[in-house]
Amino acid sequence: MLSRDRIVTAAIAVIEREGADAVSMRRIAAELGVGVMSLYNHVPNKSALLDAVAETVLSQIEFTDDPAAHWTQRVRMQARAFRQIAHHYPRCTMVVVSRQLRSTAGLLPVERALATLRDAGFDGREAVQMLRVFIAYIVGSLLREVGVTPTFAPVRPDIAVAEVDPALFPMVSAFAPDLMACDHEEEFDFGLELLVQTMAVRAEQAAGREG
Amino acid sequence: MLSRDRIVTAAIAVIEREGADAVSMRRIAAELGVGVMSLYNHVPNKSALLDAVAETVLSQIEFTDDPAAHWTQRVRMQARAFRQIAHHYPRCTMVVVSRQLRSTAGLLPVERALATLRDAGFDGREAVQMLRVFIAYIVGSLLREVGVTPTFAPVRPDIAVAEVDPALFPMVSAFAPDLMACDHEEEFDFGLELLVQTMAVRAEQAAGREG
DNA sequence: ACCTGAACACCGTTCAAGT
DNA sequence: ACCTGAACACCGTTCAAGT
Repeated sequence: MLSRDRIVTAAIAVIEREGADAVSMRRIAAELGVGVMSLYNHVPNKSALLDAVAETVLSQIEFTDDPAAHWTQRVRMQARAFRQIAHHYPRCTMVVVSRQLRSTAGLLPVERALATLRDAGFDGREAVQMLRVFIAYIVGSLLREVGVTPTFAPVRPDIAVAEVDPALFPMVSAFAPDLMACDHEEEFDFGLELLVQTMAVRAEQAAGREG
Repeated sequence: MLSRDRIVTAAIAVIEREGADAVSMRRIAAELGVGVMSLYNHVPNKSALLDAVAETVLSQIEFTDDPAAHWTQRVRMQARAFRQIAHHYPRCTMVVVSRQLRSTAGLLPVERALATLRDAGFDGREAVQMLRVFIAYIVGSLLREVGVTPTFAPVRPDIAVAEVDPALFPMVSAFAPDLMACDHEEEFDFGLELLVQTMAVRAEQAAGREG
């Protein structure tokens, strides 16, 4: 028996196996052994199906940050929880970050983050600004991690020797080893720490202003 | 007379007018008044054409930072120069950031940024890490600005009243006005300043270590 | 060297017909 | 209520035929 859930699950499976560009209504129908048009009894169109994919992946994020912990630690935990998407569903990541969800699954992470930033002592405007900085950083980092965006490694992994002209690009050539290697967790945590620490400085200033 | 340049220009025009999803070889050919297959005399395939689109847009970035200026100011200027893409070619932005270019146009911004970060006193490893943080932030910010990624405004602009349940999402509801309004330049500069300032602290530490 | 139409294997979605 | 095949208007790309 066909159902919305089975369709969404099949869509995620196809995306993870063959990529978000390869996914199609016909491909998903084949995966389920049904005719294409059967899908339309449970999902209005492809766009809504991709929304459902994003929603399902988002709702599986496990936020484990302790409400009693210091807010800086909670921000770190929330950011890392979000990054789990890139681990569990790398090829769905672009779909997740590019769908404009106004559902519970979409707004819950925002709600949590805003609450944490309010705890830090920011007013509404500041909290929203900080949230946007974090989201931008996280989205940018995840897209690099899943290969949507380049790492700027000057050579392709399938090519043995460096191709970049050292005369034209002295820096890129000199730092080729550092550009080639990209430990995604390490790079993510580095920037996260940078952001959390400046944010802590700002929070103190905000608290000082308020008295 | 058809040419690679004319094809790329037409592709950019179509993308800006109708969106990156709507662009097709057939659509571009129609735009130029030629048969689809004529394009293939100048461009090997659609993927290569999109690479050329990214390259053309990237090469139009005007880096105007003064080499004599303080490195923090140069970082700011370079980041803002990159953001101009979102202004001039909003609907090409996703194409630009998602193409893995190893050409001059693709590597020049990286080369400039690394040189600036070296001037700041970072070693190769640190410079690459800082570069990645900046790129992630910029990419994330640009995708928000051009509408690929959500702003998390709790209501749609075409709907007059807030739809979010204040009981479920007290923060999102309370800060709805701040979430609705998003001055992209202001938000971008806010996070940029945050990053530049922590980076300056790190640079001092790096300089201190070195002697 | 450059342009082209026909053809192939794909898309998403509508509609009318089945159960 | 749910499934479905035919049909329509699209894709990117190959190939053989033109100039």
